[in-house]
Amino acid sequence: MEQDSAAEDSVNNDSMDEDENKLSIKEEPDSQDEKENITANLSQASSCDYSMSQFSKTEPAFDDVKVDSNIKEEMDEQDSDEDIPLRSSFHNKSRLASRLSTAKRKMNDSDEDDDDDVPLSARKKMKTEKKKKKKQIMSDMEDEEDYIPKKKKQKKNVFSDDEEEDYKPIKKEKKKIESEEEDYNDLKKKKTAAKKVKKEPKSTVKSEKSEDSSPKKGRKKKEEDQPEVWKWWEEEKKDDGTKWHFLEHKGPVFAPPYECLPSNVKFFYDGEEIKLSESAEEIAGFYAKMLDHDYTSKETFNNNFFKDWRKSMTEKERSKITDLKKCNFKQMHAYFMDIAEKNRSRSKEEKQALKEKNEELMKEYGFCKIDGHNEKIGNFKIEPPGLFRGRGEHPKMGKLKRRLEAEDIIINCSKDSVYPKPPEGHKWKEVRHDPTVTWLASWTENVQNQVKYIMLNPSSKLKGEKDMMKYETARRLHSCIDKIRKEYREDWKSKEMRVRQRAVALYFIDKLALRAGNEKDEDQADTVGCCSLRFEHIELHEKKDDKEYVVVFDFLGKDSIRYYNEVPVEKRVFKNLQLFMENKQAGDDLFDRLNTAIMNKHLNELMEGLTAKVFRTYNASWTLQQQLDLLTNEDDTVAEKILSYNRANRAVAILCNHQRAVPKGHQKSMEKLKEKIEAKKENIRDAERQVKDAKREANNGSVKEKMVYDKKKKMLERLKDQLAKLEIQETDRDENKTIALGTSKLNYLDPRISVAWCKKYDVPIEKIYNKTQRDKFRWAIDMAGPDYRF
DNA sequence: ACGCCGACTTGTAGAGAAGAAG
DNA sequence: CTTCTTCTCTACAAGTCGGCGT
Repeated sequence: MEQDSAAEDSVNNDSMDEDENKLSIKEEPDSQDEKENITANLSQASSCDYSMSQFSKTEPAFDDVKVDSNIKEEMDEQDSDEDIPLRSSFHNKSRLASRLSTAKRKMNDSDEDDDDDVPLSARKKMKTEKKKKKKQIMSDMEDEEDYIPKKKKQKKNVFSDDEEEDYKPIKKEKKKIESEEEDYNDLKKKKTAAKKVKKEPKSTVKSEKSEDSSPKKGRKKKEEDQPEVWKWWEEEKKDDGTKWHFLEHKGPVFAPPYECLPSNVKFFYDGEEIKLSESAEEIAGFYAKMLDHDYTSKETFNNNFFKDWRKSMTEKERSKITDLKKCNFKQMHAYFMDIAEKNRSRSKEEKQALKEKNEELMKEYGFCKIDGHNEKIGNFKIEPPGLFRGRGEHPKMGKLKRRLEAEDIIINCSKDSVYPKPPEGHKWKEVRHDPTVTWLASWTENVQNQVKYIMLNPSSKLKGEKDMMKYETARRLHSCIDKIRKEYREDWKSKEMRVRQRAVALYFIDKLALRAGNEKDEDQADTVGCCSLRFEHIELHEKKDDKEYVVVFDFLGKDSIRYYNEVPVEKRVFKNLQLFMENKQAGDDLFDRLNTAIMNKHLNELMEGLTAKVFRTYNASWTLQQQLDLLTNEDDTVAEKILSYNRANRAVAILCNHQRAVPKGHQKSMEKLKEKIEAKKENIRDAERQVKDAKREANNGSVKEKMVYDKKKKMLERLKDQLAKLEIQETDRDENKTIALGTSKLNYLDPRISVAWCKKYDVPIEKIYNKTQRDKFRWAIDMAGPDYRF
């Protein structure tokens, strides 16, 4: 069959490029073998392993296809980046200029595919320019705007214990607190109980949906009793667009007011001591705290900070302080470090007191009432002011994140609830009653102008329900994935450029679990996903390390994390990519007829509720299940089973490219570990000698010596065990140094798979999920039996 | 049909707590 | 007990995606 398809190739080959350019592609189905090929690939693709290394075999070679020399240069340039750090800006430079050129060319060139739709990038360009202008104007205006100093707050000696006072002091409504005390104790007890009793009973004894929204005294301390959790997943679901009928909460907790520095902490400008005004001092403090962070060595960060800082200054300060380099924050920095140190070395009592205070705050503000149940809130504290820390090369890093007041906050709650009270002398921006959204409070953050929310904890019904639906959608995808895969394979041959691009992009999304890749503004870090891939992000190799048709991806994805992958692809994909890259240069969109809206619209037609990200969920969960089936051994010890689970988890994390920075001191701790292993080996050698000696003596008879011999032998075994453990630890840690398992566990793996696995193989669920995770996945824990299949 | 924005999910860093080792 | 390591949890940035207004 290989021969046949090769034959087909050779027939088409000479003219193929041109053919495809004109997109006058033969309609008739490809040869039988190709079909077989497809099915083979399909079955392999769906058969499980999506982890990087195991991509389907490629088809036979065909003649060289010329690659633009431009392209080659481009590629060579980027070849040298083996050592690019996790987060990097290496793609940034050419972007703007080239985008411009793209657009120009795109607009002038009414090129090959007149029959096709208009390239999106041309329009994109124009819009970008317009936007830029608008942004410029806006930021100009903003610059002129005077900074209005916030009103003074009472000053305190900052060295006092009050420093520790967390957020807004709680008004002592003694009675109330007491009346709830009991309840609270229950909660606390539960907490400790959960900690101590490692083997929680699996299914919690629920308080038969007792409709007491505010739990009363009657509730006695059964440890399993979880007042804030009920079996919502057994309730009938109503789907009328409303998310709740009754919602009541206490409102957000504000950041504590600013306290001035003690007078012995000084600030110098150009060698001269300057007493800063309060507002300027506060912001200087934000910077001083970060002095030993990498951020402060970045130009963008410094510029943005300095600009915003000057806005907060008085006229006099502003005229004096004109150069950040002449600022000396050393004393301030030392002061903050000192405080941090003191905080770290707090006594037990202090820590305890602090903890209690926090718990009280949590108790008061951390819960809300929603449709007859108490639910935990996710983030009930308003974000404190500070300097914006964008990831990667963010153009706005270092800008001041304003302090928020009640006047900035919109409250969402039931009309018939007790509204939260704004702090003394303040008013909410608005109180609304919108049951179609799930947030309790929101505000607009000033750096990026984005809305931020206060929402429920993942353990809540609202979140859990959504989470479950997500996995249900992914499972639905499972039932039609074969059809979809077949379809996009067909589409690689389509006459229409946009269909081909869509099909190839979908292939990447499916196979590599790439993100969709929305367009981004100019004032955000330059990162991409599948649909926004640009010319410079992939390289094509006919042959690489004895693999054929290799595509090398190298780009910065979400959070500016580098995605690097060498993927052998099918011939058709490869040829299509060559086609897409023709007449393009760095900065041009690879898929110029495609964006996420188009992709998702198409996907939705294939299956209701299907979007690009479902593929990530689907492939992650599917991989986990496959890997677990593959790796788990019935007779293994629990520890070994857990190792298998972690391996499966790791496979998923690799698929999803969940990386982390190498932990600080990884190198060092590795060395230490190695030393330890060496020492252990030495010990073992020593012990072996001793055993030998002992044996000799034991042979001479006496009982005592025999005992000594036995002892020594046991010792030796123990040592060997320890060594083995250390070595496992070593490899494990090294493999894990750049891989983050948490994200996939939390967001991509259907918890029911894990739960089922635990139940089937008798692994306690606590070994897999910690307390928070168990809370979040309670629905799955209660719901899935050992036979659950994704 | 497009571009903007609101709502919600996903993602990492880093602080602090807990656990292990010395 | 102290110190170093690992685990847990929070904070908040940065994605996805749908809907709405133009």
